[in-house]
Amino acid sequence: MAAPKMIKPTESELEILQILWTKGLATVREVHEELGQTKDVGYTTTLKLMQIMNEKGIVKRDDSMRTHVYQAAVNKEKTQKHLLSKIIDNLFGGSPTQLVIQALGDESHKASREELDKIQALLDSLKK
Amino acid sequence: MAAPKMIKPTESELEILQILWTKGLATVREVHEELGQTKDVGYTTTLKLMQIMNEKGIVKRDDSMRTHVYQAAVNKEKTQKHLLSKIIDNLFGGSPTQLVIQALGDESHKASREELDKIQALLDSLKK
DNA sequence: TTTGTCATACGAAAATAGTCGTATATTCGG
DNA sequence: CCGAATATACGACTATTTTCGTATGACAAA
Repeated sequence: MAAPKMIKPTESELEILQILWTKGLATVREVHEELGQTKDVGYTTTLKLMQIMNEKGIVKRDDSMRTHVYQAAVNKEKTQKHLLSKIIDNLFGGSPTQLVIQALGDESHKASREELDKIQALLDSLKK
Repeated sequence: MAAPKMIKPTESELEILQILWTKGLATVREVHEELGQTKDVGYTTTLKLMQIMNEKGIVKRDDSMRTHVYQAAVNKEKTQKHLLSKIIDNLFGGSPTQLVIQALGDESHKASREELDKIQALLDSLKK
């Protein structure tokens, strides 16, 4: 079947994954500095987290050099889909529609016109 | 401002909230039996959870009778919105559109025609 | 009234997450 | 070569969440 590993990153891990998904490759220091823009933890905390993620297989690293270089080992879309699926069950009683409606109505994350068009396009194709 | 209390139910608490949101009023036993359909924990575990939720103010209870009757003390839509907002930031880099796209594309939670129409209506009103 | 069933209370273990201090190694400027 | 800066390793402490065992009280049937 599909998923031999069920990936379930914690919140902190997700923050780090975000950064790695964007950057592709990054050192602990780079990740830590990026994180520093929104939260405030010690360097070794970030390091430890990334080490654990490495053990879990969530990230890979190249440790052939003194400064290790990390990258995500899990697919972004797959991870999003998987977690979203859980949330749909957990928070919206299995109805993705309810989720979509809430998401679109979110005042603090307004969608732009272009984004709305993108959704419209997807909607059209689903309605076909 | 808006939120004097920041509500952040845990996963287990969310499962219980789901049930209470649906049933309105329920005893521990009722909740526990409903839960039993998908997971398998002891009765006192459910009881304890609900007691803690009561302390946190997530649920209210009527303990005037021997068998206490519980109900949700947090609003369903508000809670959904709040958690969803976190997820949009945490998992989708702040883009609700990405979330919506993933949600609509979810193979294991297909939206019906009617639901699609509902979304369409919302989309139209946003585009106005 | 005795006994079995069912309720809540409560304490505390077990599992998970997040945090950091300290030790040690490498590198580089001078 | 020496010391400051910077890296990783690792153990351990804290906090939170989940789990349950045990105690105890109420109630109803026999």
